[in-house]
Amino acid sequence: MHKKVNIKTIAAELGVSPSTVSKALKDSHEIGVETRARVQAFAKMYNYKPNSLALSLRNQKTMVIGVIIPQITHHFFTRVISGIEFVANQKDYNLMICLSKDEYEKEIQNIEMLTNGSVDGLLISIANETLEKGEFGHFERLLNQEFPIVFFDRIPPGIQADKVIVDDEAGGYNAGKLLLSKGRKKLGIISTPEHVTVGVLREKGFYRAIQEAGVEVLPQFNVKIEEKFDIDNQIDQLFTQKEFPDGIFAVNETYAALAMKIAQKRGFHIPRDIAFIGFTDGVISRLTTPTMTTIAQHGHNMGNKAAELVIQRIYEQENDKTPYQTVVISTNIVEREST
Amino acid sequence: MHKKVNIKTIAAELGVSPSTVSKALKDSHEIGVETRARVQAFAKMYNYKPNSLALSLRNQKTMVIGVIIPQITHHFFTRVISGIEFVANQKDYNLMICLSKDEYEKEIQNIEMLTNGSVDGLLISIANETLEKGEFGHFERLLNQEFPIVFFDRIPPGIQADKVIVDDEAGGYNAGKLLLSKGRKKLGIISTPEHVTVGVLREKGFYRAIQEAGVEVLPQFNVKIEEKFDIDNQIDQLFTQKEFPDGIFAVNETYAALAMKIAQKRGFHIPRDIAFIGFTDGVISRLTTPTMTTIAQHGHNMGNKAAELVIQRIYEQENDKTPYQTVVISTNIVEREST
DNA sequence: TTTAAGTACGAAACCGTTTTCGTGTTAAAA
DNA sequence: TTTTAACACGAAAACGGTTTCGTACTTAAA
Repeated sequence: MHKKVNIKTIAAELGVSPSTVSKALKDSHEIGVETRARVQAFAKMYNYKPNSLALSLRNQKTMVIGVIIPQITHHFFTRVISGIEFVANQKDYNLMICLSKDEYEKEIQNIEMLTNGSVDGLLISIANETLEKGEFGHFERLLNQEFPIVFFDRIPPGIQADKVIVDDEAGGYNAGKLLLSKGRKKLGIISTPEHVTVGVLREKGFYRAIQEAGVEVLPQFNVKIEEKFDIDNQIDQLFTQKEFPDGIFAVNETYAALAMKIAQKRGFHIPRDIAFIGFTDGVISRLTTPTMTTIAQHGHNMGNKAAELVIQRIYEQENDKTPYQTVVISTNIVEREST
Repeated sequence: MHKKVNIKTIAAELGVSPSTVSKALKDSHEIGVETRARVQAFAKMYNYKPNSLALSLRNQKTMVIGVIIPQITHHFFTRVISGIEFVANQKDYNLMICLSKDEYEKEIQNIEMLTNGSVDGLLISIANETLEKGEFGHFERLLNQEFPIVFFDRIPPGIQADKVIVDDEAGGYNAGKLLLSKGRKKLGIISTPEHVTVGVLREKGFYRAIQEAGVEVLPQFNVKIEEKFDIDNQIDQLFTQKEFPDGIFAVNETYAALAMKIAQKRGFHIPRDIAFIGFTDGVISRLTTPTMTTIAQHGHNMGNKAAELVIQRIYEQENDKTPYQTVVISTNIVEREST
């Protein structure tokens, strides 16, 4: 690769010192107008751009925000990222995106890599494996150092920090209320294992709505999907017993879409026999048949907020720190044909 | 933020020189065993990690690969990224992902930012606006500098460079053949405007299959979607005329899913009245009703190949350069219910 | 006793910038 | 004619590491 021009080569070429070049490029009037013009013309001609590593090292800031997400193929996270990017971009920050693949070890590696000077702040959505283990020492170390860090969506329970979350409990509650308002009485839920905090919260809200209405969910109408086993089979159990639900809430879009297909295959009509409601703001819900009612999550907003928070932390002075904040992104119901 | 320990602070604390610390940390036997042990213990205790900016500046390599994609919310690109990440990770590279938002200006900004020392190589899928304009000077400058750069999916036409592409033409051809093999004679296509190279190629392959069979596509059965107008209306035109097609190929998954819904709303049965085939490897096709036959693109493979190519270029010596390569990722048909 | 070879460490340069602090020259003021 | 100020520029340190080259000291061989 051909070497790029740098300040030294320009200086040598023009017979001046590096300091002069540096100043001339910033149009400092410490330097004579003629020299300034020569340097600037030369720089433009050779398309000089300052080396950002050197700048970062010198200025002790990189203008980069690190983002660690579990999976990039999850549509929700890409929405969040585009929200982060939107705000970061406005404030001249760039993004360094890393994937933990839901693994504890990779998450630690990513954090170590990013916090060795590469980024000014960090945005994290925690890996499932970390959540399962319940080990958050790697986060606590950073928080003690007062490294700017904001958690979003999947947050560490019981740890003081800046957080941006979806109001999952309220979303689940509203989903339950909606089904009830449609006259559904035999409700079912497709959920996730314990350690997935967002799933648990959505389920909790759903049960709150139901208990308020004095209705009960039969144990066999509560399916907790284990992704390592066949998902279709697990869902199918909802429709193969003597009784079947007439309204189903799934804690994410994919489970809801799958459940709709399986129900239809079993001969049920949607929404006449069974109503369905999903959770997320993905691309799937408006393309299913019938189209799916969902609790919209507004991932883009979440990204905006998270980026704003972390940038605020980065600019904060050592002396006046504001206390940790938790921003809640509210959901709303998008009603379509499935209810 | 509390300052992190660095080599200097360790040196001062232990009463040795920075060089000694540096060597001790690498277990150089230039340093006495006792000193080595003291330094290493101290470093471990204070969780010392070398500053990566300093390392990059010194070593003239960052171990980072830049990736520029038009949109992160496109599922295909996330598959490619996860493929890139897989290979990069194995070879100790990290990713810096930037979004051009399909804008020419942002693409240029991203490139300038990334090539000022931040990354060792670049992976690019070109913005639509750039493709429309046909201005590739910013790429050519980099190529002339022999900066390691690999284009994927959306490539600059007529420019010598390393490229990884999907065999779009063959995919379109196979889609056409499949519809014909199902006895369909009145074929339609939902495509994209001229400048979207991948759409054009898929269309070209489709027409080749059709011409080989001696069939013709009526002009009104060729819809080129303009995203700035209402997409549903544009698609609907296929089903509101005297004649209607009995087999439709859409150059992406979303258009195909939309078209299926619209056709069903118009009372057509799929696949009896009309067969549908889409293009991509997204999450939608197995969740539509009926499930959708598609040409699978294998974005993950594309990411693998692109990463391998660029890393190969990075390691390449100044003297023995290999000629530019174009890797073609072949597609395959995934047949589902819509045909 | 002198010389040679290890051993254990430090000084300094370098990567590409910025910035502070001189310093030599010229022109204006005293 | 001397002092002062303005002007135009350069030297050097700093950011946080690595690495080459010395060098002082010890020990073994001549």
